[in-house]
Amino acid sequence: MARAKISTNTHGPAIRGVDPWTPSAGKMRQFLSEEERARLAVLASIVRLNKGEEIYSEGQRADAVFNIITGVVKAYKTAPDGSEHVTAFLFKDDMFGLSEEGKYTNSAKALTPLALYRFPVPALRRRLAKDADLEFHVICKLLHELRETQRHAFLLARRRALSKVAMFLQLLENLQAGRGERTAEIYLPMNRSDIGEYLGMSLEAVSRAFRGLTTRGIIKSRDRRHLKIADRSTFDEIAADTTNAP
Amino acid sequence: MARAKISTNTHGPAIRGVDPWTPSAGKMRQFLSEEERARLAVLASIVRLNKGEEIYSEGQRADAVFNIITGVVKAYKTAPDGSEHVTAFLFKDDMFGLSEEGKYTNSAKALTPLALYRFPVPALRRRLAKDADLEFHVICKLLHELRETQRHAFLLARRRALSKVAMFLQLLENLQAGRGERTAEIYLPMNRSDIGEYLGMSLEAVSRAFRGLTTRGIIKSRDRRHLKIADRSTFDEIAADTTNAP
DNA sequence: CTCGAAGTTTGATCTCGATCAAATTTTCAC
DNA sequence: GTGAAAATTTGATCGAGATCAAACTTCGAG
Repeated sequence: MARAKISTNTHGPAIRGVDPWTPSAGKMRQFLSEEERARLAVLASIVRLNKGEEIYSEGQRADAVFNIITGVVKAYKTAPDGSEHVTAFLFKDDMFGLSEEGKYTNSAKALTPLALYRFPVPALRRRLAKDADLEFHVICKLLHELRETQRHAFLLARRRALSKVAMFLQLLENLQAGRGERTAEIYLPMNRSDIGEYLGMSLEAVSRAFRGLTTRGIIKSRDRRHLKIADRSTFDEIAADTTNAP
Repeated sequence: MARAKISTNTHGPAIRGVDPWTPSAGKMRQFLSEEERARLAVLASIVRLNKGEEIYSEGQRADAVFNIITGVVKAYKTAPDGSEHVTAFLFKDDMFGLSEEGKYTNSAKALTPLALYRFPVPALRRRLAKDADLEFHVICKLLHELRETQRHAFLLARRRALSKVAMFLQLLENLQAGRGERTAEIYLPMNRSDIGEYLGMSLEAVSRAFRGLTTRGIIKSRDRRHLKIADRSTFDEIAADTTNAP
């Protein structure tokens, strides 16, 4: 039986574990109930994609919404001059592809082999219209996604390269911790170029930032995609830094 | 009679004129119907504030959502080191203050004298729960806000100061045009410092960017708060630029 | 396993914008 | 209207990071 956790996430990472928008609600419902999931799962088909494959691209007719079963997705926009801006990295249980006006507002591509639920929009809409409870949850997820996107903007406003990268690593760490992945290591499914496009800096600068953090003993990397925080306090300090001068 | 257009906008500018999330809907409904507005207006009280007054601040219990009748609002976060990051400028008909977990996730302050509708959250929630139609509209507005916040992130990723400022002016222009304000002039209700905090650059750099655009004959300013685009094509070119080198 | 392509690191140079500082203009309270 | 405070402009210095270039490493197809 398909189990589709709903998390409407077009661009911001991590929609899991959203708290409903209400102080008065008794127990927080972190996810949809099993029953709610079941009601949605019947609408979905399952899609598999290879690493590097495009899921949809900007401007295309948005006829489906997706939910990640396994794998990592990159959401991005391409500028007229060909440069890419990564708007979000999306992980297990994230939902993406919700759009206004029936057009996707960004492109999405598989960073790893991928398994997805695919929800045709019309069916999903009909279901939501009939189900106020479900719809309310969607609102909560959207609010959460909004916060994530704001965090991204906040991150971009950081000035120093080290601070940007440290903050990005914090973000990944929280994401992985939040999903109860037990390793103390942070896993980077994306390459330096993607990170640079997400952080608004060159890939060389990303590389140098990693080296900077390493030589100062703040992080230890096992290989290019696995690292851990060695000096938490200076790490947090750097991530929180907003200055530009030494 | 109070007329509250719904536009749920916690941080991103401009929620007016949102297209419902559906390709199949016949006529796009740009706003709530009069009847829908009336249903909401009965829940609201009206608040007036002076320029510079704080509407709410980060972490406070979020017991109300606001909708701007007249005036301009700045939404911002304050870092531990005291620096401010402006997350959005909000205008007439924008709604803000929606939050998860019952806490405001940013502060909001009046940039001009302000008149607001104030909706107590519990009443609004009850109303939304009973009104799937209304709730669906809220989703659409949230989607739109998401796009705006993404645009902000995109803007922050720009490298050159001129490009950031030009893009910001485009944004304001679209906003004002979208609301059918007839002047060919762009109005800047915020000061250089606010702009800098929104664009992730120093206020001096903002000032120099304005001068740069002026001396090159790309914009003409009547005074510090009113300007128009004199050379549209180079203006657009600069706004779209993503490079950093000459 | 081998080879070529893609991704990453490292180096050198140079520019833009942050910062510090100070002059000037605008705003607002009285 | 006047003066103090706030906002803006302008100037000068300096460093972080973009860009160009090239070496090195990893990955994957065959």
